[in-house]
Amino acid sequence: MDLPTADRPAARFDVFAASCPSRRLLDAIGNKWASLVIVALGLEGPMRYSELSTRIDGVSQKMLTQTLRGLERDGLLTRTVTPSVPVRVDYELTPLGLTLLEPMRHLKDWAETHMPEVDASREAYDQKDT
Amino acid sequence: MDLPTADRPAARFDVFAASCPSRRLLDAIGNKWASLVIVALGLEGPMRYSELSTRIDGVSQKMLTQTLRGLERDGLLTRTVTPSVPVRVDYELTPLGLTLLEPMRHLKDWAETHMPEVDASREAYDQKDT
DNA sequence: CAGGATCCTCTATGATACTG
DNA sequence: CAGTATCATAGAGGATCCTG
Repeated sequence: MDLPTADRPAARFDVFAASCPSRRLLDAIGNKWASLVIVALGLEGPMRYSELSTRIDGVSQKMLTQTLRGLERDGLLTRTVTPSVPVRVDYELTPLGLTLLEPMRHLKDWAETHMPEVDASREAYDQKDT
Repeated sequence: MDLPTADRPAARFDVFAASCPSRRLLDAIGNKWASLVIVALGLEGPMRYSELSTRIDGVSQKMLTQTLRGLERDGLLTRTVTPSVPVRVDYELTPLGLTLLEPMRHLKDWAETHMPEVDASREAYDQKDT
């Protein structure tokens, strides 16, 4: 691209700098809808808009659309329109999007393994203050 | 706060259900401040409040405190007060908090590896619409 | 030093109504 | 079916002042 050499040296990957790519990663997958979409498509392959809508419980139409557009922009999924009578739109993870599944799985594993501990800790913490 | 009796581990782990622990994981580490605190403490060991404040660029006092309390409640870090003349408070990851470092590293790796692709995709996407 | 308490401003998100 | 457009609002998050 056209990155000036200026922001290469000092910047590298400093998660603590506001300009770090890592921060933008959180924008991409840090919100629940985005991650849920990724996981849904990862687990079940291509899905239609309505399928995603049903599958991901609680998401509003606006948020779903907005999330999908964002992920498409990021190159994590593709949007395919089939101009049939009732329009049909399919969403599918790109190869890039698929690579996200791995790290996500690790997080998922962590959650499944340790959330009970977190819950216990929360209870204990809240107890003190009661 | 609308969980009546949903304390049970309940129906396995359906990420798509609103009650799934996975969703709460996002609350815990999905926001940037929390993840940055975890990473900071993970990389540099115990830190004082002021150190964290300086290290994590851009965080407000309110957010830092709020984040730290949340992580403490979740059992991911400990808060140790030393009642010296100017009070001294140290934050340190718990063993549980340390286990989070692994999955976080995977995410970090992904970001460092693929963010350029994401950036390229964004540029291309935005181009079309111009 | 390490916050607590306030006030205030956006932004994210939901609900609703309309359309190709 | 798969959105777009609009309106409305809770709450995240920042700025500021104060204290043990």
